[in-house]
Amino acid sequence: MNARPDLEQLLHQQYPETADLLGAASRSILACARQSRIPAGTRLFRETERCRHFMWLLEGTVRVFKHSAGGREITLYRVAPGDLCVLSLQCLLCDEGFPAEAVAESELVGVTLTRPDFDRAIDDSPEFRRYLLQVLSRRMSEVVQLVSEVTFQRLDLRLACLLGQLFERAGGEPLRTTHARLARELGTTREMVSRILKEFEHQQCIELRRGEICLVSREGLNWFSRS
Amino acid sequence: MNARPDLEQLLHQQYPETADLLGAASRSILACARQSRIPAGTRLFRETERCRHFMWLLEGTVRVFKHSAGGREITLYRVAPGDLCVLSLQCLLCDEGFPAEAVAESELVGVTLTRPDFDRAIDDSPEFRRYLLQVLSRRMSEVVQLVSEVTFQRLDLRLACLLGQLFERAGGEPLRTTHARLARELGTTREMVSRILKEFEHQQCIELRRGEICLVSREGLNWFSRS
DNA sequence: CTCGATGTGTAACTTTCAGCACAGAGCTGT
DNA sequence: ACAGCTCTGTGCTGAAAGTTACACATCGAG
Repeated sequence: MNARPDLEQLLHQQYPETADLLGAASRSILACARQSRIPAGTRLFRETERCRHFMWLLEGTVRVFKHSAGGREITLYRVAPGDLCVLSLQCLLCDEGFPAEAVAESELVGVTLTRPDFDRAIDDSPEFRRYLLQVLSRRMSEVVQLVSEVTFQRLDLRLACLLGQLFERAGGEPLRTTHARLARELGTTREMVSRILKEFEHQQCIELRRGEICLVSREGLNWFSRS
Repeated sequence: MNARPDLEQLLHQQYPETADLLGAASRSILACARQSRIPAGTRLFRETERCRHFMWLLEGTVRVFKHSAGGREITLYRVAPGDLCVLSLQCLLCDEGFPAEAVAESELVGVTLTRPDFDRAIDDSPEFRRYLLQVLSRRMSEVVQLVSEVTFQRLDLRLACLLGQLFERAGGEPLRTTHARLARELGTTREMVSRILKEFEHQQCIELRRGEICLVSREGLNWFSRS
């Protein structure tokens, strides 16, 4: 399958910043890449098979999380379009299984490089390796921040922050999600989320419907996030 | 100050694996490096000044941690001799202040590169950049693991694990540390640590003196770590 | 020896979070 | 309309963790 022209077009149209950053390098990277399409809901890191390849995401998002013995889950971060899979890196470089799970939240379109091609890309392109290091160390900051929040912040505060971000992304539109899903973001239980959301509703910050959360007062939410 | 011969000797004598990994590259890296010596107790990341340099540690350890509004602290990881400062990377690459604090636990001997020299090292040495990526992504695994532990594991369990590691490193010799220090590792309070240690003592796992913890039964500790 | 600094023990209490259990609401397919 | 599903609300219980407030022990310096 020769998908290169497609890919380069996609890259420049959708992620001009990334394309600029990589410059001419993107061409040589894409030259030996294979486009791959993965259906929504696929578990990417249960089978180690895919670790033989390096993947660069163009469409869709991947949720990376840990889960506990008790069946709870906490989301570590998301891989967004234009990002690369820090996971793959881990596996490629250290030959250890990645210590987490990853699921495609929507249909994925990505570009995969074989190990040799990946090595070549690093060696050939200063931009590419700079990009790699940057993404990796930025991700590190995020996860470090997460450690701090989980350790020191109360749950209601963390939930308020999460809602804040989600409403931000949704432009204030109602969120279509469930309490259970939010719980899996934060590493807690559905009951806790229900209770805290109810509390927020009483404070006139949000309004709850089945499968939906509506923003009523951004200030109210911020108040929780600050304190 | 021309400290290069010193440095290369030090590298080969003390960290032969690292020296091998880097191969000839180490020579060119060290060629433009400046040796620096930092007294124990120095706060490395409060002042942003040092972020202009990239540092590679040869002697001593650095504790990297977050602290909370309430005055508690949690250790994120340690930078050991032979390791590089993932922090410096962060600052160099993203031009953001590193979201944590770092303190020299003992006197440090390290090698610092200026930003241009660092860039050159990356561009010139395939081994060096491979090493960078590896260290960075390994650190990522560690921190991810930490998130999971903080979120899902009980405190007594985490403390048992910590003691296990420390005794491992000390070869079973008594640990010279305080409850407060242990608390700052785990992100909790001195009182909690005292209570749990006392519990362990009652279970005949350890014996407590002032400023000292003696191992009595490794199996006992492991039992806590497992359950 | 005395004093102050540091480290430890611990009791009482509160807050936060989790787990269980179950009721009921709303949606969907037949 | 009915059954079955997912989602939500909530009360109760208890465990885990943090807070407060002291008492006391140990050590080193003067």
